[in-house]
Amino acid sequence: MMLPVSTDHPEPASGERRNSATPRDPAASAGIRRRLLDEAARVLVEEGPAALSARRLVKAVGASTMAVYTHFGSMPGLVREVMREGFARFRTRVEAVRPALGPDADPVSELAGLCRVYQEFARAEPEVYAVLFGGSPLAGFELTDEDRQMGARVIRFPFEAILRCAAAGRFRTDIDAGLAVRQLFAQMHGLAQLARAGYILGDYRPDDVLAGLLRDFAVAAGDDPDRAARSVRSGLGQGAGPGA
Amino acid sequence: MMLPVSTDHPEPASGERRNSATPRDPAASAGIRRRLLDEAARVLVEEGPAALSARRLVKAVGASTMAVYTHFGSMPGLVREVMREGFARFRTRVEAVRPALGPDADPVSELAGLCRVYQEFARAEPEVYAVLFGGSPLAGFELTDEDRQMGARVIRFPFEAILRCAAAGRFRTDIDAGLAVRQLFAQMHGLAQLARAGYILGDYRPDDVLAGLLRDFAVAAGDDPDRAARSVRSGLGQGAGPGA
DNA sequence: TCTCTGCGTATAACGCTGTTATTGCCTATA
DNA sequence: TATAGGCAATAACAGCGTTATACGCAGAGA
Repeated sequence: MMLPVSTDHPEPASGERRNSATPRDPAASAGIRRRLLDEAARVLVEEGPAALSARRLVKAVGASTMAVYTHFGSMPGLVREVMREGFARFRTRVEAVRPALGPDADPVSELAGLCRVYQEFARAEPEVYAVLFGGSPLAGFELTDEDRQMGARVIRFPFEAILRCAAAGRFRTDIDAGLAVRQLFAQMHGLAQLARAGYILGDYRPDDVLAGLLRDFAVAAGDDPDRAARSVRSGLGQGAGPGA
Repeated sequence: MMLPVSTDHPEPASGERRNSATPRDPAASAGIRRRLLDEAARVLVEEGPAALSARRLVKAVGASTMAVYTHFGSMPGLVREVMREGFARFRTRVEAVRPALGPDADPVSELAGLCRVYQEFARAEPEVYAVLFGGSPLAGFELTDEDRQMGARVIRFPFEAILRCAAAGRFRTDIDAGLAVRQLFAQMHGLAQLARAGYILGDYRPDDVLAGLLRDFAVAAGDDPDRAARSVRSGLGQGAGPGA
């Protein structure tokens, strides 16, 4: 007795169970990793963080719980991979702003464009954004210092845009770009989080607040108020500006 | 058979178990609610959100899991109570700013003082703050619209401070105070969250960014740069200002 | 004083979670 | 062909929130 050898399956009649057509298809096997990641991203966007569980993912892709641990070590490890891919998408958006505008574009407008894609990403992938920048843990995963430094490195783009604004005579030439870019980062993050949490109430839309923040940022940095407003409107994209 | 009547306790020798000195002491019984809340707040601040569980709380206060459900309905219900008390502490801080300064105080300084207590609260109770304003769920609890409106109502204080700034000739008289206060809200929230998440890196401290944000806010609102800097320094408290 | 009604509680269980030790298959190597 | 090793399925463990059940005790009514 007690022979675990033939752990008789309760229902091996399930057809394509294991020893049927492709018992260990290499493509399907290697695809488990990919399928788990895709399913995790799908569940995250469609049903929220609370629905993300190992058992649910492995059931969806037809694997056992071990798949999570052989491929990712743990659930936080899987989430980490999802976050890495999400961050790659974020960086892609940010990096595409300046090439789309051309090297001679209005730098204040470029700054506004960077902030626009920032807000767009936060809106498009709120769960990923919340984990990456909001510090909200997900299935036990929390950011490491390395993650944070990677995330903080994208402020290089608005940093350089600020320098270009100063060089173009729009901003004060003695501006502390390092401080200013951190102020801008805080503003963008705060707006994104508040909008996501439903805290932008009353007769004001997040885009109104965004336009106001950017205009005031440029004005405080030394730009002419009217010119700043025009550049911001242009950078935020046609029709995205507030009524005024 | 099957008499669940005398479900013999495994170890009734535990002394003050039930039928000993105070079997149903009304004070202790009514105190279970309070003790659960205090223990929850303690665990939250000392060990973080991940350590907050019903079983752990009831064990700490010597009750059974049912205590959570008779007193709070559910774990989210208990967390809700913790959050309500946390928000009361936040409001107390905010409301104390103007009385401490007097009705004739520099309104820009008062605005800075409000932002200071905001940041202080976020730093003092990061977990509570993250749930209240960051939208980060805790043990299944999430903010309701009613909670958000209650939270958003405290922006009344900076709103009125902005109006006073305009009345005192420091800010433009045609300033859109509703928009401006939302911009300020976003800035304060973003800074608090970024600082908490460890995203204020490099040679800049959160207080530097705070001072910069407030000064720029006042300048964009129409205040004189030097005067704004002085008021902000004063409002942030002695010694809290940046080096420059 | 006795009885009854009802609230609050303890127990035990259900289904869920992440995680892991064990076992065995299958593939790729010597 | 024989062998070594990675990958996966099973089943289990501890913990989670939640709940049905039964019971003890307190206060109200007779």
